[in-house]
Amino acid sequence: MTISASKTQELVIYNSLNGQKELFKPIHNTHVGMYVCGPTVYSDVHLGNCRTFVSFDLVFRYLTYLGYKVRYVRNITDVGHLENDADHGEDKIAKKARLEQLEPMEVVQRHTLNFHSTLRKLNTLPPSIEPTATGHIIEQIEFIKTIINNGFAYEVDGSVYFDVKAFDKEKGYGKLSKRNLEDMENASRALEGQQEKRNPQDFALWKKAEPKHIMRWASPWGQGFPGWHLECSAMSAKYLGDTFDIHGGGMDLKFPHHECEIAQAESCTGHTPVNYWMHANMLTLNGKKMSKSTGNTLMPLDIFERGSDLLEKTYSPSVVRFFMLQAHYRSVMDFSNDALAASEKGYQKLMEAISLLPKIVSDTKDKVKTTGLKVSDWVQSCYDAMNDDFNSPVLIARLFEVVKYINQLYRKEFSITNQDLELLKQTLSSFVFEVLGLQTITNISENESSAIESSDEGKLDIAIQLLIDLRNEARASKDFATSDRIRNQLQEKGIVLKDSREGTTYVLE
RNA sequence: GGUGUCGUGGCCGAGCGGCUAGGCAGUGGUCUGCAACACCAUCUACAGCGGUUCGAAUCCGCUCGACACCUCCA
Repeated sequence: MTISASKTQELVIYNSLNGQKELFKPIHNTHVGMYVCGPTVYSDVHLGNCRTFVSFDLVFRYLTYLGYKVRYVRNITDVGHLENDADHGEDKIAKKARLEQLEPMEVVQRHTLNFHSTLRKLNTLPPSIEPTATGHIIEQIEFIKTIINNGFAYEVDGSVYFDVKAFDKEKGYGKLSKRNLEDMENASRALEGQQEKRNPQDFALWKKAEPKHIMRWASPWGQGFPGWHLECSAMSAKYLGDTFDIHGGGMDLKFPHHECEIAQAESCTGHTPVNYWMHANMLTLNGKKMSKSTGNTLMPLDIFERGSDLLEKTYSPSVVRFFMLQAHYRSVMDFSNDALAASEKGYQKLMEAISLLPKIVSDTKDKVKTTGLKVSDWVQSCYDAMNDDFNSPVLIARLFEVVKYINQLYRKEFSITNQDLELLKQTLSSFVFEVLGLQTITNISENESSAIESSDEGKLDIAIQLLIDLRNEARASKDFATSDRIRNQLQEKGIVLKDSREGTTYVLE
């Protein structure tokens, strides 16, 4: 197998570890291992969470498109995520279960289903493996044993903590977040219940379960449950190896979560676990990060179906996806009704042009007039955009250049050779549908529950066509009162007529 | 307080030393019986003040402002 098509330029990825763009060279020529931190399923995902997963879906899609065989691992955190790092911090799942009087696994199941359903609406591809923390307790225990044996962890009263100071002395702690331990020691806040730890920076690998705690497993240190940072280390190593290519996650996980992952893995294997660290930036609302804990959130269903005070109307998931891809994944992106409305218009414009493509006829080479767009250069420019650290906004700008060109071809201002036309069609379709993961408007309406049952659609179509014919007869005899009455009444019912040179068509709204 | 990122036209958002993306809105036009849709054309920028340079939105310094992380977060 060969990796195709990055054409004259090679893929460059911004590596958070050193803050630089680096040429992407996977460990194995044709295979890529990618791990992305998934959600903690104690609540439904909000739109900010979704942005991260859409960002890495783009990465997954483009790598796959280039011909890499990608093993994409994205976990489900269903245990171990503490409310805070204090010794008596409560597990998020367990807390939610207690508050709602549910079995913890009911909480997990409910929000996992919601997560999957939301991401499917946003047309993200499922990961290759989606492991759960509770399914990998044994691996995590083994991981802890190794860390203890290597001298980087200690047990206190049934809990095991990572010895950050010991690790820092040998390996250096803070490589990713560019912090040094001394600064952190000086700045660290006094949290309650830290007595067990040797140092405030130490973090839990294993927590002793209090008698009332429901989620518990047997371990060499007694009944307990694993710490949050550990699952990602254990599961990424299991499925991708001690060192793998790409580790992704939200920017807010950089510290402490990813820093701790590095420390755990290095203290276990002695070498760096990840070659390329990628961090997706936050989605903001009213200029502030969307966050469950502050209540500054918007839920996907509010946008797709329910509506919200923040929005003038609802928007389809495909528009939301397009909106997200119009910003670079490393930039903060602000959410607003105006921005989303603008994206919807642009998205429709793009799809309209794509729908014109089958109607364009090519010409033989000697008849072709000079064109404003050289197709092969345009194709290259699409690759260039994506090769530059997955720059989807630039790719989208390129797509709009070709939208203009398609319209010109449609009006026969220019002509195109068959070869170029095929190249254009194939490239456009690949980048729009395979790489960006957008869906046509038809696809969407098929997915959405429509007010009109599909079996009735044929009948409806005939009825509307009849009205269109009547209206056009009225127009021909200059009976505009009748023609306008038909148009207006149909519009009230959500059927919008469009007059064009080729005749009248309609759109359901 | 510490660390880091960033301030681009009415809005959203690329660019990160010269060729000044793109979308939306606005304006002007084409089409139309009129509209709508669509299409074409087009006007508004680089927070402020210095500096480096032949040349800076892009590099450096300062000022102001915003955000993120340092506690759970995608």
